[in-house]
Amino acid sequence: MKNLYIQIQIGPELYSKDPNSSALGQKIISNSITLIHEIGFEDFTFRKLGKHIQSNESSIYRYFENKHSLLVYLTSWYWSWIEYRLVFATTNIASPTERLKKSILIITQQVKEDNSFGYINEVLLSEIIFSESVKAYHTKNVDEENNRGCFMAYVGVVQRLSNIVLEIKPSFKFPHMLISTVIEGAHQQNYFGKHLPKLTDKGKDSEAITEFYSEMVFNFLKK
Amino acid sequence: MKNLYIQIQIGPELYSKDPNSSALGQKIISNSITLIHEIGFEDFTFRKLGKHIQSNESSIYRYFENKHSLLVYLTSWYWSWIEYRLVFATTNIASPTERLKKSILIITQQVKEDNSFGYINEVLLSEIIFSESVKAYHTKNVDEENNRGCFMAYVGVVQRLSNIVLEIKPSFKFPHMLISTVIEGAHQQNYFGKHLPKLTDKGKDSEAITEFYSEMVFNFLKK
Amino acid sequence: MKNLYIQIQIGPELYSKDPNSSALGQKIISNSITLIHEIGFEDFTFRKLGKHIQSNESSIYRYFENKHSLLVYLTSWYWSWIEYRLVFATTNIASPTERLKKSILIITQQVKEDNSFGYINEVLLSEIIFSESVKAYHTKNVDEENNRGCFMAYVGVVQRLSNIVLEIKPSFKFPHMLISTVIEGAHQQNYFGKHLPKLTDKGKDSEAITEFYSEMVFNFLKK
Amino acid sequence: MKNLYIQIQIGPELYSKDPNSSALGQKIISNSITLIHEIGFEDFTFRKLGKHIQSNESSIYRYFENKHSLLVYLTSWYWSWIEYRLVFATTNIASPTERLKKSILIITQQVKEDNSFGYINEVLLSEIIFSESVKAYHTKNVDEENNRGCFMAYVGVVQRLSNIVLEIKPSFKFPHMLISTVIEGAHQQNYFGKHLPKLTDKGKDSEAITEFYSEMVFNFLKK
DNA sequence: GATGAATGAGCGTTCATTCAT
DNA sequence: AATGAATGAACGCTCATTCAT
Repeated sequence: MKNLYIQIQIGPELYSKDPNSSALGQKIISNSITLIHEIGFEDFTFRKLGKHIQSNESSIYRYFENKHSLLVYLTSWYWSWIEYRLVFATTNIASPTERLKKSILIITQQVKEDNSFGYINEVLLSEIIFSESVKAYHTKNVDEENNRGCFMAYVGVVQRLSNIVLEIKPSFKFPHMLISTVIEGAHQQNYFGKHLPKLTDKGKDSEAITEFYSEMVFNFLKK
Repeated sequence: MKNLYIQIQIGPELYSKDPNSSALGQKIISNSITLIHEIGFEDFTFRKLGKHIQSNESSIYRYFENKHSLLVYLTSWYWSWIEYRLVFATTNIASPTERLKKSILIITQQVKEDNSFGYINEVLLSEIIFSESVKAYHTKNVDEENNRGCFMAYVGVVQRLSNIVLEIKPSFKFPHMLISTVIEGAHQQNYFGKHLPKLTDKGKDSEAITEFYSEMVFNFLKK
Repeated sequence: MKNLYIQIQIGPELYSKDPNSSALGQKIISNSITLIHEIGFEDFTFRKLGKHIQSNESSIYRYFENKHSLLVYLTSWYWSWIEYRLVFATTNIASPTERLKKSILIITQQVKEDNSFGYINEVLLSEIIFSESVKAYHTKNVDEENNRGCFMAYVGVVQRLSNIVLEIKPSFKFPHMLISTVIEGAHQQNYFGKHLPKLTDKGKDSEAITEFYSEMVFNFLKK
Repeated sequence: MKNLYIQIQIGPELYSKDPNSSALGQKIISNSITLIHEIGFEDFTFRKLGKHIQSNESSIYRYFENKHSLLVYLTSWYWSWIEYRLVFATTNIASPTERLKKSILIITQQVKEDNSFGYINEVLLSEIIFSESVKAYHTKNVDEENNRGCFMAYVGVVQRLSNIVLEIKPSFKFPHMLISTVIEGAHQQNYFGKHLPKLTDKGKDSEAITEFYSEMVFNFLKK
């Protein structure tokens, strides 16, 4: 995937000034990932990020209105990147079952290697998404942000996989529910595995999670 | 269920001073529910709660260390209450399948009537749990709180239903994963139905959610 | 006037917590007067006042919402105090002309001695009023504050003197205009005398100002 | 008055770079008027003005040191323009009384039609002057600005009318006081009429204001 | 035990300004 | 000459918390 000179495109509804358009902007993104990963989103502030990148917090405000917008940006980047990987992994494969299987693997597993899409550490980002992304849309102004299109990347992934589901079983009534249950479920089972093991099975073995959700999906769609 | 004089028991790891032990404590609980429901957990503060109940915020600190502990208390109360309802709904039913079916109904549906367990409005509490409870354990100190037993009520419910699952299919490898996926999934699908409809199916019809998860579970366990 | 144990009453629309009710509150008032006098209202901030009184600015917010409310409080105190002096100076005087004459003296002259109404330095306060009070009601939310009764003390003084005017000449059409012109005019002529001498006559001689406005009023009302 | 190709001359003490010398400068002036009128001088900032004219705030700093200088510039423009109108309205009139009468009308009434002196909306400007100009010289550095000649236009108008006053009554001791009282009084009575009606008479009727100050002046000068 | 008063620390934000282009 | 990017400093404000009563 390296050296492909492909860039994840992020729409202007997700920032005040495109962080991709300047060195400072890129620094903000890459360091926000390491900092959120380190101290958690609750304790993360623009002031701390400013110190971290040796820059004044006021500069960060040029790029993002507040830390929440930044989180939404990161999740959006993540889903655009996932979509790209899904496309890549499923082209030229005729069987929808096969395509769905490969897709489930991608959405249920945390990223293990950093292919370093430019300045973004995908491993850390993926960990943030798995444990913090839920906060990106559990807020009082979800509706307004949703209307502005802030969650389109996520919706796009769900839609893409729902379409494969319908290829396999056109009569299925709950394709979106199925896919979003898998995605959110996988995130949480991973988190439970690390922090609340009694809510899941077999500890940290993340392949079990993929196995579980794969079976779940195909049990549903079979026959 | 009214007039049964049953009380939900909450362990001392969940408060500094038992809110159930005084009029002020009960006021704190019942008003925190209405206030969190109204303005959301992010904007909720002890200062606002203090004003709301005409009391000084410092008094609230006697009962809870911070607003997060209060949220954990509320979720714990909720799960203890759910456990109580599960017991009630499944006693004297021989068939584990039947018991699981009834249980799934209870854990996937939001509460519609307030049976007014004393001073707690269960309808509002259930809405808070469905949309905010995720924040109770997505924090940097989950581990410490988990060790202190703060999430035992939730774990207890998951365990109880896992046991029923194993009654039905003793060889099943992922009973906890299955149950916690259903619970968390149902919470989120409800939330998506209200705020991010493209991530779910058929809008606000919450019976569809129960139907979906019921089918999901029994597809898994059949044969 | 000393030792009379009279207290200027200020209504609750003018503060969040009554500054008169605590030592800190009184410190806030007395030091805000010296500080505003020293550095001007524009440069005056709660942070600076906090440092000045060796206290945290957050404590000041308990008493006043913002620095503007504090200025409004000070003007209100001033006008209540002026009213008190007017009553004192005019009781038992039969002739309305005489009463008006004495009143004009009070409203056109800056205070020269501090009779020290408790913790308030009237000399400095009077200087603040003469040069800064105009900012108390030249704001975007005058209307709302006026509806809340924030300017009642000032209005009361104008009304009281207007009544004397009407005693002298019942047919006079512009009593309020006349009085408020005298008050505001005297404030500004004093200010001009110090800072923009070409807009006034004879420099700093403040008796000239009283003489001018006295003549102006009685020219108007005569015959 | 249109098409007369007369230009108000503003001295270099009032700007860093002459706003009249470039398109951007003119845009700054004309838009600052509409913006101050809209949001008030307190909330007005160069950043907002920059956005308003689609230009960077740093460009505005080329023309004016700060927002205060800009306000002083506007007031100066206003008074130069008033002087021009006074000259125009009083030439070829022999009677000083007649000249004073016409002058009082000009200085006490708000402008109602925009004769559009180039890019300046005189109606809005006049409203700004009536309600905000007081802030132009109630600052800690009046003296320095006054020495630099920033208020010469205003002083010129007061002087011109004082001269007429002395033509009528050479022995009069307070000509400047009289004129500046009329000007400032008329500004404030207009403001009171809109926002603090209890400090004036008969509401919004601005002719009453002219009538009042006319009478006031001639009562003073008669005999 | 409950309260009120006071505080320190820090957050989000904005402003005026500088620097490089 | 005009602009855009970035900055430092401060502001207004609120939060969680402590202390004294």
